[in-house]
Amino acid sequence: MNLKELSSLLGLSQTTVSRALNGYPEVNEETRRRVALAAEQHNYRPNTRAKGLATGRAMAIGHVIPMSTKHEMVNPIFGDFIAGAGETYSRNGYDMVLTVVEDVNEAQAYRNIRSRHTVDGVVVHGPKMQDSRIGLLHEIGLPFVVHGRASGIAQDYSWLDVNNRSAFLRATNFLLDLGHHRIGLINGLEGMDFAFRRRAGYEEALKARGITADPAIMRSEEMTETFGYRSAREMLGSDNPPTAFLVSSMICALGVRRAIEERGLRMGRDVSVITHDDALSYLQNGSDVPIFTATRSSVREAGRRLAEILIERINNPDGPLIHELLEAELMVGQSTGPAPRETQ
Amino acid sequence: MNLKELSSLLGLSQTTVSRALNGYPEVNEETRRRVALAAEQHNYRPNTRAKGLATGRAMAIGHVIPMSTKHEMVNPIFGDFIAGAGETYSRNGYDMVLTVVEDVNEAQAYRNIRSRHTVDGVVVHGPKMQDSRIGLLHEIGLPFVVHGRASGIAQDYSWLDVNNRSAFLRATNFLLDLGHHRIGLINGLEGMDFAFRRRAGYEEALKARGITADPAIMRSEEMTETFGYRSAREMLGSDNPPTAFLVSSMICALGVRRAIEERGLRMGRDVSVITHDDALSYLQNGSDVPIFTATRSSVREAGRRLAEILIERINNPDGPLIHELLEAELMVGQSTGPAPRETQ
DNA sequence: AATCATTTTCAAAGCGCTTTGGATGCCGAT
DNA sequence: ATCGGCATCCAAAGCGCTTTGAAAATGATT
Repeated sequence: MNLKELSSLLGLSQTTVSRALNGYPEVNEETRRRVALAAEQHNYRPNTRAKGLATGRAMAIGHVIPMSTKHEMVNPIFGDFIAGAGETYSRNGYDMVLTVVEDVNEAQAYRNIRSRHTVDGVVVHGPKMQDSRIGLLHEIGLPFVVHGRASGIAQDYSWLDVNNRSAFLRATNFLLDLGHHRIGLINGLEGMDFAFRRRAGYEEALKARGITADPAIMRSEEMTETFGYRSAREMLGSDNPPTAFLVSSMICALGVRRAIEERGLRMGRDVSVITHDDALSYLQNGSDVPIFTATRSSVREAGRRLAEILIERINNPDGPLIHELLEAELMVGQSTGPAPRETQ
Repeated sequence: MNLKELSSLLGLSQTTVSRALNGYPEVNEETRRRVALAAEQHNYRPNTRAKGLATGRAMAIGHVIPMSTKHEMVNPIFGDFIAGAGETYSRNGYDMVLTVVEDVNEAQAYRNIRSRHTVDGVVVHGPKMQDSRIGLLHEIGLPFVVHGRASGIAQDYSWLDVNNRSAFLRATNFLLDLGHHRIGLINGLEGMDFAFRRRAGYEEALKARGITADPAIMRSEEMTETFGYRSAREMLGSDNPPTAFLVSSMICALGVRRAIEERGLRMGRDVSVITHDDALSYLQNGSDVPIFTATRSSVREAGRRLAEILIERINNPDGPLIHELLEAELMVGQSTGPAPRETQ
């Protein structure tokens, strides 16, 4: 059923039917009702492509997912982010189109998207420091919002980010207050902006208490269970092991816990752990009392909100840029406690 | 840059340019080169919507993600599946469009997709027993392939599935051979077809050795870490605790391990665990020797292959239906060992 | 009854592409 | 000189929608 058929069925012109359906004022309310009813009955929906062609709007938003051939990691937060953003899209009549692309071709992918007119805007995921995508998107004139920020970019742009620095600063202080002096940092890949900021917060807190960060107990890698396990295991086995860990993701933290327990230690008593928790739906931090003390910020909620911002930008491209900094909650769980006495 | 501009720039008709670019034979090779070069230089890409409108093909494939308002779980395998499917799509010039929808509106979402002509086909995720989507998609005539199968559907349809029954049958036998008689099952939600088949495999293996499955040590829920933890904890605390667990996902298994260790037991020595492992990129089962003995099947690879099947179906809708049953590997890791002596 | 303003409807153009059904020119064959 | 065949190109229609500019119908005003 297309517009032509529907309108001839109603004995009306396409113009009128189209207007009736799109809520234009210059159509009799009685007619509008008739049209709406018929559309409903025949399950009429305008052809997306035709509509897009006529209006110049795709009513779709793009997400480019770079996929490295080397380290084949799919971002575990991706599912939840998408779920959140998807809710907003649905509510506003937008589709979400994903493009999986080898990371070397990422720039070309954005250019394609732009010239093929498939989407009205894009979300930039996982910004790195000096991220080149921001300049590119500006250049080709594709509306976008960044999930996170990119340090070292002069240009201004819209973003939504968690205050990673402040979260890790507070977490570090929390551990320091508990008497921990030697705190291991198990962080995401350096080069990722969020990892950089978290480290900055960590170092800042240490420095404020006159402690210099020790590279021997700082690691930076892709955040897998294995990485958490290995890092913690190594550090705990060293001469001067940390009494606490600050970890960048729940998955890593699971590995850290494994290493702790493997050594016959008890998390929360012998070794404290604070992790960042993205509040992933399939990886809840316990049910009532959190397992891990955590800096918590829902990535799903971020997706929801970021999608709103992007839609706002699309509707009003010349409007002001939007910046939103979410504070993570510091939730106390069972994985932290006072530092053990010096003699252990 | 659109076709009109490009062709007038070249002093050719739109027809010729279009044909040159799409590899039609009736165009001089010399001209074709000129056209290709100009297109390249001006970064010309045909407008997706216009092309789609003209050809009647969207060059896009849909994934409908139902989102329950009650249990807000995002499927953790989703990211990896999408990554795999996305690779295939990219290679074949397809876009991927996701629709997040409240589960009560799922049927309507498929109808929308169909009548709006946004995609050429869809992937059906997480089939339940008696899944109603299959009948619906048949009815509205939208090409589709199911990731998994739906027991109790008479109609035939294309699918790609892991042999869940056989995987869990083998895993159960493996445990039985190690002397375990009391094996707990920590399964996904009943109603999900895969969970049903896994239980069937488990029960079949037990039955073959004259053991009747004991509902007291069988659980079925959404597969979270917490669910694994709770289930294992309860069972281990009972009068007649299992000596081994068969678990439906790695994430659950992490919870099971936590419960085991919390009791001061050692996984692999005191209690054995086999889990299904979807080979998620962010949740690798150890690096060299697997942590968990596991029935393993890459969901990413499944995505890749399933996308191929769907594209094949779209290109040849009247071709034969395709069924592919992948066997999971049974990988021996550190989480299994002989059953402890009766007296413990 | 004639005029004007307002409401309601419509025909047709246009969005950017593909594709049908010719044109045009060139060649060798008649 | 004429014709058929072939290679190469083109004008125009059509995909299903929105939107412009104009016409028809209605109601209000004199």
